[in-house]
Amino acid sequence: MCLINIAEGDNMELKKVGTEIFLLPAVELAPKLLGKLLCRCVDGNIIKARITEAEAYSGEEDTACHAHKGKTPRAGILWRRGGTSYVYLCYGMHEMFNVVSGLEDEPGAVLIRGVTGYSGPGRVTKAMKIDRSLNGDDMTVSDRLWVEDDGTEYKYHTSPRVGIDYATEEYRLKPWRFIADIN
DNA sequence: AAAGTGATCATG
DNA sequence: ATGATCACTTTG
Repeated sequence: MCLINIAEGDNMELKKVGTEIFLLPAVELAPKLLGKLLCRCVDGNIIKARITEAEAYSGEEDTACHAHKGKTPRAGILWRRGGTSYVYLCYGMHEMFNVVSGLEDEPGAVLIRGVTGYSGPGRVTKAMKIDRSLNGDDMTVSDRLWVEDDGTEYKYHTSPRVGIDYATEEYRLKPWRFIADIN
């Protein structure tokens, strides 16, 4: 509906994001993703929307991170190289989309919680038609799912992460939710 | 405030 | 095999 569509021939300079920033630790990657364009191609149609909110999940020691339970079948993806997509089903109905962060064997990911027009991780995936069939895609080479940088940078503020009451207090309180200030 | 929905993981 | 839990959303 209100997704951003960049017309062909637009002179805005777009650059597909390669591996460099994805190799950063999750807590550094998450704010850098704010303002970037999340791009999805389905049935020949390209959908682009700007990322406005993201959360970092970082390392086995982070009790909120799926990597905390070790290399389980689902979470094993988190040990892959940054730029891999991690999509899983939550509450039986919501697909959650994350970008794996860091070097191979440094588990972590950034949950995309909002894009322009859509706030909430379940709404983001619904709007962009992202589901588990994209799990494991390398976003630096995929033609189904990738990230572009047009130079936009947002100021942002932080808060604790949402929906992780099960984590220990130390990690429950980490200000690893990054919210763009759009004025 | 509480249901809805099914995969995932730990337990047995 | 069974059961609790869950990076949520919608409805009342």
